[in-house]
Amino acid sequence: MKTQLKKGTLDMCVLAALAAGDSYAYELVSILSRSMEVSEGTMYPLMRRLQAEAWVSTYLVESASGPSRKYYTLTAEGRRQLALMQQEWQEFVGDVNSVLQLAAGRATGETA
Amino acid sequence: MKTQLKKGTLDMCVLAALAAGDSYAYELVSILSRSMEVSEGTMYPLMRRLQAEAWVSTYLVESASGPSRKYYTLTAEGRRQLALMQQEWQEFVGDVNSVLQLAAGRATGETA
DNA sequence: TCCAACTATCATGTATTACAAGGTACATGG
DNA sequence: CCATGTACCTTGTAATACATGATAGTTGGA
Repeated sequence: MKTQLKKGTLDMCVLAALAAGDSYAYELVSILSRSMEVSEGTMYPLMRRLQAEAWVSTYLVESASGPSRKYYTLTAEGRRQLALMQQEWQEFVGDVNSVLQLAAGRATGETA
Repeated sequence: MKTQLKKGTLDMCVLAALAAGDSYAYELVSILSRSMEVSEGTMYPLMRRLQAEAWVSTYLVESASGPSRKYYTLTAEGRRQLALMQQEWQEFVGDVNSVLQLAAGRATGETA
């Protein structure tokens, strides 16, 4: 299972999806599902965390096909956070990839 | 804190480091510390997991400067696992980056 | 009418795992 | 003889992804 890989990236992915337009939890699951596996049991607690951090705010919109939809929209702080997370993400990917090159390179033998 | 980002990648990083040469936990911490933050409290439980999965095997080597060192070496299965993890890692990075591109058009309209 | 299916919300419990904090043991130099 | 550095290990905690299932409104069919 690569569920562990997702830890810490789902927040960022959700924020990124919201940066492309307001959405609600149920729809976010299907949007993200186009690229990765996510479930509702993950999304709802996650959205509450994002709201608790004030990275998103909500408004209700009535739906003709079921209960009202709770739309989420990025706050200014959320946008800042997204930028920060993306930067950390790229640094992290760089770090990991540099470690992976140990396996390919085989000849490091430096300061030990 | 980006400790969550590491979930699921540390195993791979350790296997990659071992692919470059046998090592022991204490040394692995300092090797990986060159690229990322890791602590002993993380490493020792992790090594036991890797051994429980039979991805590494161990042998003792006496040291002139302290207790015997428990060296870890990759098993054939460990090498297979490393290759698999690297593949999953790259797919995962691709997935996440494709989600991040959802935001590309909007959030960073100006200061990119 | 009643029941199933679909949309949409949320809560509870479990597993994984990174890490801090603490403990053991051995060697060497002040 | 004690501090320091090497090297091992355990326990407890926090974060979080997810399975499962509850709640509720709408629509359409038997």
